[in-house]
Amino acid sequence: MKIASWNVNSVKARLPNVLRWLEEAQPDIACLQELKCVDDAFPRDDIEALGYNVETHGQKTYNGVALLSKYPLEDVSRGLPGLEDEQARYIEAVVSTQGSTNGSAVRVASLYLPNGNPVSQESSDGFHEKYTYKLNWMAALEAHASTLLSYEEAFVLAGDYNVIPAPADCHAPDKWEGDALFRPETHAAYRRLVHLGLTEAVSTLSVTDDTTYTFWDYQAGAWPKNNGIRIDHHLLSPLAADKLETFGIDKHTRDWEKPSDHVPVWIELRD
DNA sequence: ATGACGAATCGTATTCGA
Repeated sequence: MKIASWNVNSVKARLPNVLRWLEEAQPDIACLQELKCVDDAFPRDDIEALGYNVETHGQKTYNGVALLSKYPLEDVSRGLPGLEDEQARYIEAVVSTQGSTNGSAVRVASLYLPNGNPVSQESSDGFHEKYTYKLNWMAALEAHASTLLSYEEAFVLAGDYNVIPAPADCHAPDKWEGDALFRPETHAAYRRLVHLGLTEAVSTLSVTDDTTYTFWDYQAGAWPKNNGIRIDHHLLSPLAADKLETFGIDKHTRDWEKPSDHVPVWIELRD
């Protein structure tokens, strides 16, 4: 079971790349983020033609997340429970792989955690509302993950977390000091989430360093200089983590024509 | 020469991303 996550930065602008990648990578499940289009504008037919079931939670101009699956998507829910959210950043479903001997199920979420910048606002002691929104979103994700853990199921929370977990996960840590992706409150919230008992796939299977980045800014030659960051993650419940086999980062897509600034990351779970 | 950023939008400038 191959589960991939990719922030495509506009599914319409990226459609040729998305189709090309789906055909070559053949993920069983693909979690997409930053669709930047409403549900009706999602290129559903092109993707269904490749054998995928499609569920979207779209939004005009910003955000938008989707789940693509070669298996049926059941119990689909949109938005994070317990959070009043105007922004389309979360979709979850249960994927059942019936057939063969023991049909199993895995719950999968595609999430697009808020960026959170700017952190501070002028003429005030408190945080800017964008950073408060990020912290609130992370708290709601933690609460929901806690609920899901109580079900004792296999689940995978995949997406663009907009969190650089550690200094090794960025090219120049000093430059990220104070940034919403890297500041102590962000790290603390991310650790609270992981410490519920989740397993972050890539850092569990490998050392993370300058070969495991998942995002390179379009600006200032970030890609040729490998000035990247690792912000796209798979967090696994214990039952999913027991089946974790491998991961991959499809960096070659960053060299394609009209690339996204993120590349697909994927994990493989044993059947 | 240290590298014209890219996408969407009522748009020929602005906002946003990370």
